[in-house]
Amino acid sequence: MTILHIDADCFFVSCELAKWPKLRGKPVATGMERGIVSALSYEAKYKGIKRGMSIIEAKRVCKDIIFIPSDYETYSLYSKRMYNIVRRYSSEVEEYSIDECFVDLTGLDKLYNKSLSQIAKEIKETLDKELGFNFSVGLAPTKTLAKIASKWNKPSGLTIIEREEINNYLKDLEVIDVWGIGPQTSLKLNEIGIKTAYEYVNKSYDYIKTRLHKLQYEIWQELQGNMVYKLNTNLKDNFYSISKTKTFTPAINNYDYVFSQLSKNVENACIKLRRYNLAVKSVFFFLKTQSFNYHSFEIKLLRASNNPIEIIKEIDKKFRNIYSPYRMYRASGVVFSKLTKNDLCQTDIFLESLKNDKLERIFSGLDKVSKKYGKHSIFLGSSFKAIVSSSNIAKTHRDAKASRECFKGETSKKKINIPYLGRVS
DNA sequence: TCTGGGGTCCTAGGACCC
DNA sequence: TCTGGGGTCCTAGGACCC
Repeated sequence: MTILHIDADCFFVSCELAKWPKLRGKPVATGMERGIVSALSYEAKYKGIKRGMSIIEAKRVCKDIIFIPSDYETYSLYSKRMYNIVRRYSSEVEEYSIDECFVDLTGLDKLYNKSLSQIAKEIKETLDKELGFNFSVGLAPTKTLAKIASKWNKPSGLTIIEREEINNYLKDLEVIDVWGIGPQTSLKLNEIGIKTAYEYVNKSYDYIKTRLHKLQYEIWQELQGNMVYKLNTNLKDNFYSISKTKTFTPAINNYDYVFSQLSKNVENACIKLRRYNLAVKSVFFFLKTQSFNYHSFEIKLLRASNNPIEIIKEIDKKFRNIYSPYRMYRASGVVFSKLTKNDLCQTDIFLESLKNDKLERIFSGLDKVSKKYGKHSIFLGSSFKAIVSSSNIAKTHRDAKASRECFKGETSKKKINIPYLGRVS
């Protein structure tokens, strides 16, 4: 048992409660901007609120529920604090998500002259104390078992699965509760008579090998305490894909509006590309209808790009292929894939590359403005309708103010939103 | 799970090659 | 034009995660 899994309890809401202590002890949910419950406090959970519920539904179940909009800037700052604390103990940390990580504790018992369970306890207590909310942690021989351990006794649990005790934890655990087994695989396993993780882990090697796929074989090994999944301690600096989606409520069929939403998605995705110094070759865009059907188109760019003007121009040519004025749309989105490092992009003809150079300088300037004055201080004319309609400017201004108060001196970004409208294209 | 947003990885099948 | 056998690369779609 050397892998520690750390998981914040209802992370988004915990951050909000740490920010607004007066809300402690009350039923609170985040996700107001989307109209659905995204994260919820235990008080809300006990009153019957569930993730994914609409605001209306949630209010019916619990009329004093407090809804707050998500504030990702604050959450990521708390996340950074969390990782700083964990790294005081070990450098072998995998940043699995904004609020979850794996830590390899191998050898730390000798270094600190304490048992591993003692160290796990100490890390948990430091996190709880310094961040002002609770974490659940699990210590086990593999990542998959450590996930089971941290989930075992939520909230604020500390569970240690010793090698000899593995079976006790798997005995009554349904396969769907195992990390990596979802609804489809669970169904398939149930059909062949495997309901619990215990039944799964006790199947023979031959049985698993002949009937199941690679992933399921790996999980089978992990559940037995044989490590297959190593920690990935590299910091994320690359992507296979970048996507931006936006749902609009209510559904709408206005051509300009829908197109400008898409344009805004492209702008956002390009900002992210430039931040990681990437460029895209394959642009997939889609519209989702009111009845949850997708209409999409894929564009292969001749040259990798991270310039929204170029990309939107291409989308504009094909937009009519998927748009119909007789359909109501609830969402638009883009998915960028086939990403390459920007400096490796081939520059073709001389004039063309000169023009690109100029555009590149413009966008790097825009990125600096956004960094200083907030996202979408300046945006493309084609995104106009989407930006003004989202009333984003007022909202981000308010959020920025709140998080500045909360993180005095800690934020590197000075975020003053100037609702300046510039037409770049 | 009556439906939000952002990702990764695996598999099967087709195209193409010798 | 059909037939073997074997390899690689690419793509679409499925499944899963937070």
